[in-house]
Amino acid sequence: MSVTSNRQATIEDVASAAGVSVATVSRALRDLPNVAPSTRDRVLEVARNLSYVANPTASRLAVGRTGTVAVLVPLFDSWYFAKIVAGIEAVLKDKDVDLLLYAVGNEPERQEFLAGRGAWWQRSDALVMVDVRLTEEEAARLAASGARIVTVGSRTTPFSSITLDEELGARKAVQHLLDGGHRRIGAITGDPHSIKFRVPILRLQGFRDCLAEAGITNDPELEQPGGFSIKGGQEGMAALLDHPDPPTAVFAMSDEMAFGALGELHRRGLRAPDDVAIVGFDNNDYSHLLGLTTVSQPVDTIGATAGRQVLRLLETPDAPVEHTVAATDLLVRETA
Amino acid sequence: MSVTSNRQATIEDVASAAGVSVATVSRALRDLPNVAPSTRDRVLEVARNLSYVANPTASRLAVGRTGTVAVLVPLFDSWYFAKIVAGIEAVLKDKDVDLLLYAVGNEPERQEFLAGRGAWWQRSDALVMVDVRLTEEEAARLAASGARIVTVGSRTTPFSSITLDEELGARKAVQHLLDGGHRRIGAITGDPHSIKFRVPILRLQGFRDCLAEAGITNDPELEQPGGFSIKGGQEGMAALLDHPDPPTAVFAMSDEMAFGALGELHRRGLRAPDDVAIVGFDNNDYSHLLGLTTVSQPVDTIGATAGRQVLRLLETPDAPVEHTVAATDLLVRETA
DNA sequence: GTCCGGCTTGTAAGCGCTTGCAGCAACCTG
DNA sequence: CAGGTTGCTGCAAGCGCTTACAAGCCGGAC
Repeated sequence: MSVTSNRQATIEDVASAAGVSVATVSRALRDLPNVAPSTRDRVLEVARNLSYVANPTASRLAVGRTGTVAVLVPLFDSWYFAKIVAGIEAVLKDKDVDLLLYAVGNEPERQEFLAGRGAWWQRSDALVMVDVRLTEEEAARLAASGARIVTVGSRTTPFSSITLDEELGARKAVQHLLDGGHRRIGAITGDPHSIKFRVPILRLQGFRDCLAEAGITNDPELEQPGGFSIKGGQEGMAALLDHPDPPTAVFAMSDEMAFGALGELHRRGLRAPDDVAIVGFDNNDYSHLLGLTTVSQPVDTIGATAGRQVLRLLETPDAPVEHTVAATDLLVRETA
Repeated sequence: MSVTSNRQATIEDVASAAGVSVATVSRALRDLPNVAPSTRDRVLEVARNLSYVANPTASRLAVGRTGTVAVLVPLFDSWYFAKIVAGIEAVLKDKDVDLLLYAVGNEPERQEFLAGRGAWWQRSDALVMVDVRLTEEEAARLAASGARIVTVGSRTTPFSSITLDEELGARKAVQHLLDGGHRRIGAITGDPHSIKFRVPILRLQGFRDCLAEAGITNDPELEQPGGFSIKGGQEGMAALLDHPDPPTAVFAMSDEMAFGALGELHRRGLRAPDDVAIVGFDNNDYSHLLGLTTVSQPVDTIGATAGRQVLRLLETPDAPVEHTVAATDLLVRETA
């Protein structure tokens, strides 16, 4: 009793203190069968006194699993990704699964990640990819390597996915504008060439198809990139307004871009919906405040679903692939 | 060559393929001295061919360190926390340190975390606590246990910290309003009783002191809680406007609350700054767009600094405690 | 009394890596 | 040429846990 060791107690400390073998301690603490109740109680008691917690690294090595889920996002200081990650985290926390966060902001980083730098598959039992685009070949290689993956935001063939019905969502926005009598409708898009997101393409698809079905011929000049940022939205709107024959309505493919567009309107002394009607996409925290008409997506649900999917994958590695498609909802407010 | 094993190569595979011992492989791959150049090259070559990556779990167990930093936030689907985490992540990524994310949204969760559920100290080499309040006793116990901790947002005695000069920031806001001739100034605060954040108290302090120094007696009715949310800000503003002698200017202690306040103003057909001047705090992504006069804080820098601090802690565990105080900046725009 | 089956417990072999120590050439000194 | 370096390499003992297997104990069936 003269020396009080400050180091973390090991299973051996518990074993000797309880007068049993480490095997028994291990079994008792994990509630395995074949431990006499009296023994179990004693072990638990001792463990508590020593404030013993099994070393995760050691047990991971022994069991060959990491109890960790990796989450890959392009970035996450943005509304959408933060929400998704939060949703996943909430689900994993309950199950005592760690959440390892990776951000791959640009193409080189994405490549590196996929090439194996960081060795995420050694650090986690499964991966959730949020809006990270994969080529067919990349997906195939990952699948072949036996990686357990859930994708969010894009449906990549061999993996379970949670996606949004982007196309229908976009159609809802455009249809609303058409219903309002608009015939000349612009779009503020993401960068369609970016490999980063798959989303903009689908929304653009919906936009184009809906217009086409309404018998409106596509004017490429009315599709302006906005980079999914406020600033980009502003620039996109400026470009549209500078068009010799400007649109009377604009579909911004994210709320942030819509806000930028609204700002540009404001700067020019114009107003929505009187001068130009605007519809956004997302329904983020600010949309309500700013009276933005927008297509809402259930981002909390999506994150939670992703979390549940990945847990399922941990429990049943060869569970059948499952695709969830979340629905959008048009919220008509003031700007259109 | 008949059986192609798909399992991850081990160090032993590399060793036998290269005709050396595992010890040599280990040394070669980690660039340790005492390996003949020719041997090293051969090992590296073989490792590459086998796409061998050392199993992190195993090496962690062997070296007794986890190569992981845990980050604790109250929540992170909010602008501030997302930015901070992103800043930390960016720094850690370069050093190949994993980032383990924990969110403790409420007091029970916070307690549990501190009590050791999750055993973060076994899973990480250091912890960054972002805006998580500690009692003296909790801090002391953590320090005594030898935990390596960096705190962001609040300065907790025995740990390195990165804080903002909250008080001065608040003063800047209030002073600006005073300079504008306002004498009756309201505040929309966080919940001062919340143990979650320490920040609101400091900002409130600055607010009160600045008023007092201007010879204005404090009217508790003019301090309304806003919960750091848009909605809360709206409610807070409503309460202020309903006051029989309403303020002519309001200091909202976060931009989000300021936006809520602005919304409420708008709803009542009032305008800032004509009817009520408003100053926010944060300078988040929307402030510019909405023309909000606000006190900006260098949130990117803060995150990055936290990341660097925690790396320093990993390298030099007994490095002297270091306190960084970031400066705020008043941005005068349209609302005040 | 013997034998068997069911519980409970312990023994010990891993899990895949790191690292102190010893061994062994080759290379210098003097 | 003996003795001492120096530089590389391998051996083997961990790191702290899990788990297959064996062993021991007991009561009940025969």
